[in-house]
Amino acid sequence: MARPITTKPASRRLPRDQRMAAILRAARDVLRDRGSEQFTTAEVAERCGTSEGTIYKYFPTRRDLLLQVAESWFEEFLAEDYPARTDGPIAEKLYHAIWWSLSIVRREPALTRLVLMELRADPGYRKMAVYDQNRIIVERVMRIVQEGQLSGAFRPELDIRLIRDMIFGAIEHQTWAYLRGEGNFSVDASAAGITEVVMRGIVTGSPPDDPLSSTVNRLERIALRMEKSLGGT
Amino acid sequence: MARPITTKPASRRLPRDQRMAAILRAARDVLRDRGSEQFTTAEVAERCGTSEGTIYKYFPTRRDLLLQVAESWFEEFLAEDYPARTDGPIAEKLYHAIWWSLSIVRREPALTRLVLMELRADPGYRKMAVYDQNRIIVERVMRIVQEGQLSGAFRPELDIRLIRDMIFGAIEHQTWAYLRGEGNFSVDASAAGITEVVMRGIVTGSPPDDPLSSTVNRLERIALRMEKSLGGT
Amino acid sequence: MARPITTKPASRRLPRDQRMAAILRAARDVLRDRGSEQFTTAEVAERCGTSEGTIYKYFPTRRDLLLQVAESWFEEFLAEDYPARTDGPIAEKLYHAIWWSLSIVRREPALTRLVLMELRADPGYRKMAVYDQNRIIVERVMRIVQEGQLSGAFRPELDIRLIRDMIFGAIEHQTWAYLRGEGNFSVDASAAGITEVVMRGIVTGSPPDDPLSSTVNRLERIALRMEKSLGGT
Amino acid sequence: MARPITTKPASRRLPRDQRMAAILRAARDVLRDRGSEQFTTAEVAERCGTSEGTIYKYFPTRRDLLLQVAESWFEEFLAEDYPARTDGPIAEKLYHAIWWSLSIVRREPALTRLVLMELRADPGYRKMAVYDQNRIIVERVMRIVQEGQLSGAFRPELDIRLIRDMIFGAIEHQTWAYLRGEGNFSVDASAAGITEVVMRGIVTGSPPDDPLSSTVNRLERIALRMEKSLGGT
DNA sequence: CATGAATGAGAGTTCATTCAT
DNA sequence: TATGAATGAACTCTCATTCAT
Repeated sequence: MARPITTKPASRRLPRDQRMAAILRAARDVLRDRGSEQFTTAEVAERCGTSEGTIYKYFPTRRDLLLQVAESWFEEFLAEDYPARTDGPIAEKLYHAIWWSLSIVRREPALTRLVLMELRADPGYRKMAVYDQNRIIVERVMRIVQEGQLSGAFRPELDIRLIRDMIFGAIEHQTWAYLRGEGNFSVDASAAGITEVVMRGIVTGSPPDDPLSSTVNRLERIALRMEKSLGGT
Repeated sequence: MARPITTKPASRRLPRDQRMAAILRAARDVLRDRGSEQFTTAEVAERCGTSEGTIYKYFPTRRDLLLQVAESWFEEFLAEDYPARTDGPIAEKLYHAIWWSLSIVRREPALTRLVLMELRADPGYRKMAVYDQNRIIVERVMRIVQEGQLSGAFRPELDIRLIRDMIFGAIEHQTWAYLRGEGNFSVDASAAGITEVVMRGIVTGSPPDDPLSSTVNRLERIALRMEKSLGGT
Repeated sequence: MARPITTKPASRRLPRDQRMAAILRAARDVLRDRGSEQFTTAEVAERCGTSEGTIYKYFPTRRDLLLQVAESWFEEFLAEDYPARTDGPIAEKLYHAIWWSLSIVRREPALTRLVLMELRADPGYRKMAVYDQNRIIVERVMRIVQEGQLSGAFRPELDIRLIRDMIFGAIEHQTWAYLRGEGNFSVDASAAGITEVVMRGIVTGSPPDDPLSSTVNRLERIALRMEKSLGGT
Repeated sequence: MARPITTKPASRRLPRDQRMAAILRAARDVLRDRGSEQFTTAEVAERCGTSEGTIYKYFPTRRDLLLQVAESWFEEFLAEDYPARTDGPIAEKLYHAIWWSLSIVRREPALTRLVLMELRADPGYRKMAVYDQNRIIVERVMRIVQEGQLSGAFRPELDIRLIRDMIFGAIEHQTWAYLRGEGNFSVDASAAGITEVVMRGIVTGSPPDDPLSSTVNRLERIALRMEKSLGGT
């Protein structure tokens, strides 16, 4: 008995924060492996070497635990510094923002599935923290669209929510097979495709550049500056 | 005495087809009212005046029943004669096809929810009959896109699956709130918006019909904006 | 293998009524032995050789089961033909009705405890079937009091509810020790005592039936007491 | 920085007595608000700013805590100086003693409920301190009855325990609705009613005074004295 | 003395599925 | 063919009590 073997090394009697973190970690794993329907408190308890009772000390409800898993997961993504393109042509900025959204789906399909397929269907979705977190991601794309509308690069008469739905609808559809575990997708290619179509549409003759309308462009930029200096919202 | 009172008149000893139909009908109602998570065989049995045992005679599993409900439901939609626009400008044909897809969502949110949020996430989704049925609906839209590409109206270099994802992604996103029971949407407006963006994109200067009038259009929009910014919100 | 031994003789696959009856019987036993707080569905299931699931087929809730036990138990008492005295002196009729109430307590202390100590404290007590059943018992006594008031034998100015509370309060108090399992009581003696006090009160000189014979009566009682005190306990 | 913020000011390291008192106070509040069934050690701990562990340092068991709450509560009532009527007509003294008992119920329904409906049913009731305390209250009424019997004002042949049960049974019955939270009652009216009925009974013609039977009364008192000197129980 | 993290047994309840009748 | 009584495993959640710190 030179040295007792510590079977459960860091387990018993953890401080509050660490225990919560351990539970959340285990719960995340269970969610990833089983999906929310098969997610049981019993398995979470087993995986993190605690009892179910302990879980209920920290999370009042199975549902609460599930939501907090999603939240904390999201949090991590939002904490990453998002390397937004701040200069360069707007096309590239848009591409980059879409690319980033796609990359989240790629990196965390289980989280994406949970949010998109289970939480979003919930009548209380809009009151969840996850809803707000998701909005942040969406905003990163939409800010660029808005900027484009202001600068005259994008058609200002289009409802911005429609544009949002086209972009994120496309992102989801492009990734369903992957989320289902049946296929793969290229973040680069998808981002490029979506950017292209949402910008130029599918009609023939959409000018990729349109350098000839420079005069108008100039006029437009002047107008934009005027608007800004006049103090629009 | 003289004549026994028949408590359950039309139920006992139905031929196989009728019995199955009755069960499916009841199951559909339950699904509509409760959603797939709260869908219980007990309630189905009760609603169609049979026993749970009988249900299991025809459907080996709760899950099978659920799938067949979706199938038979879809079937009905596909049996409707779909009033496809076969002539007229392609823009109108596309609009019409998108409009029809949106109208299905509108008419049967419960079915839509089931398929989009629960079955689609299933690893076996592509083997389900529902998958094929859904494809038919999608095809109706895509046929027009294909036609457009062949005729030269639409850019032939674009991947048709990308276009599909943009259209149906947008359809879903535009209807989420409605599916969640939180809001409404206009079939007409959504169809128009989606058609417009998918065709012309969001970039300024996309030539509507007559590409030469674009300069004038843009000037007009600029004027509009200036007026707005001068006139305060 | 001449004859297979039937281990569980009358248990499996009982018709609805019999099964319910069996559960109620077992539940009654559990209640009698354990009291309502320790009453568990598990023990009921075990005692009647079924599963808990089966119990929940017939009784939606533990609480419902408990209430139905009380109800069915009471029912049995009310179904007994109650041998009401319809003639004779009112004193005797009253005595007899009180006697009958006491005899119920005596015969079913567990039921009495349940109703008096647990259900009666419940905010919903007045909506329970048990409340109505209990009223029937009370009514049997009160009808006689009312009759006495009408005939002029009892003081008409007294609130009948007050009289009710004195009689049934006394019944309960006289039986608490017995209900707690600590003692016994004489149905006859209690009934006689309660009747006497409620009729004549405790003030000296209350005229029995024939006011002239009171002196003799009292002397008689005095003699009785003297005899007792002289002749040991 | 300069001065640490004391989150829980007066809690840590209390002397034994103060700590116990604090726990009892909190426990009483919990009992009042929740009733004994919903009474949890966790809530008690939270309300007095300690931990459950500390509670178990002082009270070996949840049950013990509950009993001590009842005891200490009762103690307070008994410590109040009870303004007994020592002179005046016996009717008034009796009325006053009953009135006081009713006033306790009125002031502390939660305590009353606990004692009457939960502790009294317990097989160990007679060994509880609460039992003795309750007896003190009862004694205050019964002393007057006894006095009345000795003085010849009350019929001496009646079992005093029967009288006790009639009085306190009536008190409880008159207050059940109030204890259940469903109604109210008038202390004055109840006391008057109970006093009246217990004294004169319900039979017509009970003489409020009856001074004429004095000879018999004298005989009775003689007998009573004889009994006592002979050594009855 | 005080804590509060941890427990674990057990509660009520649900429901897809089976199978004797 | 049809029944519906029966199951039992699994679920979420509760809480008095313990004990290392």
